[in-house]
Amino acid sequence: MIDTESGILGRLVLNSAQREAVVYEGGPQLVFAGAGTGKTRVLTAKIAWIVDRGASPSRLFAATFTNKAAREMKSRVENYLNRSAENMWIGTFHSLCARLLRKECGRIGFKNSFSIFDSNDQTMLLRKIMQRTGTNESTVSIRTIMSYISGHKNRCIPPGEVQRSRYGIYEQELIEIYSAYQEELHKLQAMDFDDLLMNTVLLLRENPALLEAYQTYFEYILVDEYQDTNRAQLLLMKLLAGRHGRIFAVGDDDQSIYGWRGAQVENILTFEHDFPSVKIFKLEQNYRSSGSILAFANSVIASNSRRSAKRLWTDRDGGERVTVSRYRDDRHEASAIAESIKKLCQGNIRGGEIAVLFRTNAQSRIFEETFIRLRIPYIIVGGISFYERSEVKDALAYIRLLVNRADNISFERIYNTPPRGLGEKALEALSQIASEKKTSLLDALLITDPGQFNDRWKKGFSELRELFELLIDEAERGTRVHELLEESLKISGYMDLLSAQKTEESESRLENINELLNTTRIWSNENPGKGLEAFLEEATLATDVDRWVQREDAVNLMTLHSAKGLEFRIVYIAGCEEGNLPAHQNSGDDAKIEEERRLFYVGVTRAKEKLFCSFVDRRYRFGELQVRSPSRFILETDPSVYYMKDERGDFGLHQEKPNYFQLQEKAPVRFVRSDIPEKRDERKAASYDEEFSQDVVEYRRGQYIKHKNYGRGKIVDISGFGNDMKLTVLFNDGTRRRLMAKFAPLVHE
DNA sequence: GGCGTAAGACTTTTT
DNA sequence: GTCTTACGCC
Repeated sequence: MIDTESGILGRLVLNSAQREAVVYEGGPQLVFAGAGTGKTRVLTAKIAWIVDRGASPSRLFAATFTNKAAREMKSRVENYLNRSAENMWIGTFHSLCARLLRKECGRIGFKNSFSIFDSNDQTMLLRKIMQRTGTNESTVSIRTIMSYISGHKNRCIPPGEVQRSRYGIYEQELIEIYSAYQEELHKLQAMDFDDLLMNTVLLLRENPALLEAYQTYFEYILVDEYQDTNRAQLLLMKLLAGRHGRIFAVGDDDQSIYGWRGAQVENILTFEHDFPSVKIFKLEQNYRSSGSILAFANSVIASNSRRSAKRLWTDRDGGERVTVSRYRDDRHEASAIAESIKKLCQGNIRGGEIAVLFRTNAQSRIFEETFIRLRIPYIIVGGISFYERSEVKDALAYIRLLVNRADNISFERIYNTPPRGLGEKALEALSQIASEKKTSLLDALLITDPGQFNDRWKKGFSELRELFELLIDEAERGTRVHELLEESLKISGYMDLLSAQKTEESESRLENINELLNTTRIWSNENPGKGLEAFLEEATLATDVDRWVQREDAVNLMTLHSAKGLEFRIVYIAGCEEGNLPAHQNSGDDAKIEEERRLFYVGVTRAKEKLFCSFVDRRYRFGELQVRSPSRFILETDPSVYYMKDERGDFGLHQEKPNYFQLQEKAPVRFVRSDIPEKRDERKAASYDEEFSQDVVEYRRGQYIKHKNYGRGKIVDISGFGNDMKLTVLFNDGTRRRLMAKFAPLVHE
């Protein structure tokens, strides 16, 4: 006992529940770790514990959700163990699989220099295939096909194993495209994101000896965010842990928000089915949020039916009650939040401790504009990922081709970028040669004398060829990534092209290119031993959250999805309206509604000290004003755990938008929510009117009223709402009284 | 073949 | 309001 205490445990600060989970050694373990209960701490402590008990750090397989989480875990483990975690298998599922595949993919017919295709490359390839097979995009959209393919890969079903249904020419067509797509990927020596998982499983499944080697090699399997794993990931875990059963999974079913991309909450709820004799642990003590925020969070998630029983608690009581604000429109919402942030920043709060969260990326724009106007520093995390920007992809396509010459998609990206007078016809001519010689486009270019081409293209093709001859030569001599990139951009004339244009757009592109050069320069210095492939892999598998550098003074703007795993002192959740949160696409289906609710819950539980939610009456969408009603997630939440504030102000007085205000006055706001089942709709809509319409229509701060007994007065404060609404009124005789709005005999002045 | 303009789709969320 | 694609002119 004393031994262990003086050992690694003595240095790990853990509560008793956490400690139990860390020291258990009896087989499969599942830890339900609610938001803010020290999940990362337990995971890291477990690793430290395992290593302390004699395991080799490089023989653990620890899968996390984001590279950021992986990095954090690595550095914490390094701290505990006081040794480098460099060769440890800690990373995202995708990067761990890529690493394994780079070693072993020869067995499934890939070179270890294979490219990783992002969704953009995927789209381009699919479009090409559909052109070839003559599939009309109006019958089957690329989106549909992509989700069909992804859906199968997430469940580890290659084209050959798809159950062919007896009916459906339509599905027959999808299977054929899927099949052609896989063939083409193989030809291009490329894998998409989903392939990284599926191919790893197929590889291990088809090579029992290899599987056994890895089962023996990895002494422990650890998984973070288990609730977000899909079938392919589950299969991988079962394969790897199949022999010894040493799996340690951590997750929280209440935070499962990736069902739409194949994650199955069932994986965590039926864990014992996959790993019998599992021991379950629960972490329920929250160290992050105030009591008020937790009360709100618990009330929100209580509406979900499919969840494991648990309840977060904290020994920190009180804190400021959660505020739910109502605004006129999205512009009003943005500027009110901006003002509120300004005020907070005058106190002891820094912008970097604040986050504004929203459901869709499109919502970020208005905040961006407002913050610029009010001179509030901000950072947007997410949106179009840096590595998905077209100029960045263009630049990287040159490097990708150096690593994998078979990557025709990259070739097609840049053969005429910048313009060299080579168009579709020129590409056709080159393709012709490539298929005759059975080579890739780049190789066809390199073995063909430009003189063979039509005069019109001679110059362009020889320029391109010289460029690649030079770059290939450089690459073989071991020139570093940033130098190669810089050279490609200079010699190709891409830089000149951008510098010559003086538009806002070209300048921002140039900025991105320079940022890319900068990033690669730093990367080269930090990773002296690594090659081009390694850089490209990191670049494609990086998320924007990974690139996110929190700044002390900059307010963080991001989607609710991106916010998972993060925490902030102050959190604003904007756009809590039906159709937005929950998203209208998901409002018909109970299971999807529950996922949306969990998404809201994830947002709520990011807050440490203060949480502000808001909804608006009207929002611009597609440049059109749309009427909105508050989210059911707000309405169904226990009214005693938050304040409702109507911030719409002087409506009916200074009419900047007459129609709108007239409408409000004549027909007191009714919230009809057509997208909720009939019964509930009636009940909720009625209670909403009852509870808030007075608040909404009759009283506002600064308003003058007349009391039957006390005479004229001014409302200086309003608290509570509905039947509980209290008014603080300063009467003309100087007295200040708090009145229950419901009973006070008041008349408007 | 390149470039500009107009019409159309589009917004859920991401490794 | 923004991005992508299609078409027509140079």
